[in-house]
Amino acid sequence: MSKALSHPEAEAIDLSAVLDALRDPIRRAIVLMVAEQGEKRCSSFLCCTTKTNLTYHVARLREAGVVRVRIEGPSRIVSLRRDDLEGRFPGLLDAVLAGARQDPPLARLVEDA
Amino acid sequence: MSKALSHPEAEAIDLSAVLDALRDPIRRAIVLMVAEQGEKRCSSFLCCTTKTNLTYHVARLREAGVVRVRIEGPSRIVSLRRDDLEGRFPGLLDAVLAGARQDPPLARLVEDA
DNA sequence: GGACTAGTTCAACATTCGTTGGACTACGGA
DNA sequence: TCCGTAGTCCAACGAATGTTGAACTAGTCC
Repeated sequence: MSKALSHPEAEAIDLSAVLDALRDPIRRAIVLMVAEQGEKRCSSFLCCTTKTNLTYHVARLREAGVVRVRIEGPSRIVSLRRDDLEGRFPGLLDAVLAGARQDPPLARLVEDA
Repeated sequence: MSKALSHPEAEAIDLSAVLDALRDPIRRAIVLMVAEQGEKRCSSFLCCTTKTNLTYHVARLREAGVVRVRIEGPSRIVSLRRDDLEGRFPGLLDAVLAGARQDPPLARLVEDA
């Protein structure tokens, strides 16, 4: 186990930060993929953007408390903090995910992955 | 000045734009006030920030499709597009409003107004 | 008309955001 | 140990964001 990545506590998840994280289509695509297909490696999202940029977006989702990232060998495994979000902002995640599914280009991105 | 301010059609309301609009605490305070107390004049929100800045934030809410602004004499009346939002992104607005109510400084701002 | 109220517009500015390329570290297998 | 894979870090850059003050317009009331 190398170093642990920092995540906000469930109670410390901030609404501004969550909305900010979910506002970006790339980040919403990542969240939607993880929501539909379960936890995934960072490299699964390379369809959306470049490696460097992915690090940036995943970090934003992690720092906002939307996803959890754990290190497994050479990979980072991204999972959704569904219960933490539901506990703090009931209905919010599902509403955003439903909205994201309505977005054709975004939904196509998720299918292709 | 022309009588009609531009608003997106209900079907054209974009998720990124809505999340973007609701991400800012000042804008969330405005939305919460209108949600709790019904339609209000722009000047009602002067507790939150300056006149100029208010014009900016109200315009962002309007352009995102979150609020409707109509001109009544010398005033602008701001109202929430609750049904349009609910139709497009069910549950989203209520989840955000519930989250906003949990935020003590923001809730206090709304009470004082 | 003149004063008053309500809000807009404009230019300026600092800050943050999203993106990129290149160099870098960490892990696992041959 | 060298190699390929997985991802990070850093510096840079343009674009968007949030804020401000001063000047402006538009409507109301005397």
